Amino acid sequence: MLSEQEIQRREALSRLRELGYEPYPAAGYQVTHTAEDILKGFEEKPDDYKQVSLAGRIMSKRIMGKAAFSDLKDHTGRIQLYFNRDEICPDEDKTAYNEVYKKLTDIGDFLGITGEVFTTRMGEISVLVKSFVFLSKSLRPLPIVKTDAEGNVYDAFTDPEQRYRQRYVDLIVNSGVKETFMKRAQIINSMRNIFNEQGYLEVETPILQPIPGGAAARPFITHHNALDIPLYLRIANELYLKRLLVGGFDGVYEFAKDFRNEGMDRTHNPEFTVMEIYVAYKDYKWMMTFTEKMLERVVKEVNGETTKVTFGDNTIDFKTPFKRVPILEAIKEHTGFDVSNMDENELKEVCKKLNIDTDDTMGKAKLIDEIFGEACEKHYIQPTFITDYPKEMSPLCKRHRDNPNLTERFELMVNGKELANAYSELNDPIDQRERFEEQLMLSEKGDDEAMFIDHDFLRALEYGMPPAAGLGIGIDRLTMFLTNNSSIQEVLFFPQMRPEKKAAAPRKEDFTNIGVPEAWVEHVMKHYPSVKQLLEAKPTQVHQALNGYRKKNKLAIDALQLVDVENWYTSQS
RNA sequence: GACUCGAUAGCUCAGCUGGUAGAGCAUAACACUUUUAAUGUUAGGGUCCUGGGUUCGAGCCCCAGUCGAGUCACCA
Repeated sequence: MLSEQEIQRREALSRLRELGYEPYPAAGYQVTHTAEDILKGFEEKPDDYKQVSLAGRIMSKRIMGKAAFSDLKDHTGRIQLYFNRDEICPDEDKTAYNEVYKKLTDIGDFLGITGEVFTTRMGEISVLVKSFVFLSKSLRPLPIVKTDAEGNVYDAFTDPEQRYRQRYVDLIVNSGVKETFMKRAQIINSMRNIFNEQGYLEVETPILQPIPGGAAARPFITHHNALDIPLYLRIANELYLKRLLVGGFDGVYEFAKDFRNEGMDRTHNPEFTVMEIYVAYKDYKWMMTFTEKMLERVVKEVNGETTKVTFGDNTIDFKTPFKRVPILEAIKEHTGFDVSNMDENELKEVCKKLNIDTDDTMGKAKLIDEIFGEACEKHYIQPTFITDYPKEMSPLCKRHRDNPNLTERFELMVNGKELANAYSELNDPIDQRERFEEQLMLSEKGDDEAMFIDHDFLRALEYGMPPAAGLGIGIDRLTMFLTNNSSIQEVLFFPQMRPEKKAAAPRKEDFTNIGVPEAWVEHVMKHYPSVKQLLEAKPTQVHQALNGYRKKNKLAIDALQLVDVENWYTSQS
């Protein structure tokens, strides 16, 4: 069912065609200026704006007899349009103003206008419209969000469900949404520039993988018909990028969509973007310096020459150098326990004392990770590198040069959350094979996130991979920090949502389409709410039921013939 | 997965102990030649998320479900 306003807009549409205005013209429209051009340049050089042409969406109408104002929104912003009857219609025929603009133009329509820039008595730079054409008629009313002089917003379109499901509407009516996504693009551009300046190569690796490797996570599974094999959507691209180091590249990086079949909440979306970079002949210490310098520069470029970022109640300063804290020291500091030489049972004892739930599938690594996650993580608000994780937690990472039980790994914590993860990459093929086998044991123990063994990756390592440092940064999370958004859905254009339920409301047309007479439709619908249900009953039954109903209620409409009813059925097939 | 809250006009929201649904904006009509949340007068617009139940009577109470939000759990 169309709403009243939708019907009105469709009527306006056909009236426009009657009057010779094409609401969806095929030809392009020559745009000479944008709202931003005019607002920025007019005061300085008013003579350059005698003749302007711009295009955009009508966002408001304020009509006062022979004069009217509208706001036009283009991709750069909003500008006021002044429509004057006698400017648009110099001749006797006032249709273009009285009917086309005043009655047939709706909020949301795309117009192309030409005119002259001037300043109104109220002091607002505006365009005096000389002529206008329709570029696209809008058939659905937009939510109307108004802002007054003090910046107070009225009737904001705020329902998160609608905003995410209909992001296009969100982008039209809510200022600030666009800026978030422009910043997101800037973040990525800025990082890409930094990598390219170093001569690192941007590459693409498979999203469909026969073995989902490089991380501990549950994958999505799909099926390739021609090969008749299962394929997995990648959970990380690490193992492919390292193969490229084997192949002889010195530095490779990829902005990659990864997919993890896990829970969704305001910091997790099933698909998300990660930047991974691998640089040969470097170690994790080098990578720490590289990472902090990179982030400092990205923050400055995105937020304008400051290293400080406001996030919720916190101010986070990305000024280098960041603090560096080994994980075991972090645990000691925040819990008082020295877990460095503990075995599994001792660790479980510690967990118990700290009120951390454990289960049998947890190995040493997972237990330490739990302790850190529960007791320590939240304390690291300012960017801090947590370093030297236990070996079992990091199956792709080199052993620590000073302590064989640790690895050369760091995570960057910001605002109590992991933002980046990096290693001195393990390139000893025999060690790597053993680590995979340990993962396999975990898997057999019931840890459904333990890694699979990738034999081709091992084969690649056996040819020799240069020592290298690798880094992964969650782009969505970084964007959240730099745009002060606490939910990942705000930094993804189209966050994953449960499918919308189709409105099951029956439509009159469904019934008239199969031949039910207009006068009968409402009564038929009372008996059979949907065409499907109607057709599931026998024609004779339907015929009798309906005519019985007619008689009982003394309806002043013609009785149905059995033939008519039978025709409804045949019209379907 | 658990708990809490929510779903009413195109949008934002109200709705008295249960008695045939209201406002603002938007829409339509009229007035108005520089407004800016334009204004004034008038009008139209609703499967009150779905399905059951209680009741003479349900937007409201009860049960079940759907979708969403928040908190927690899970999630390097």
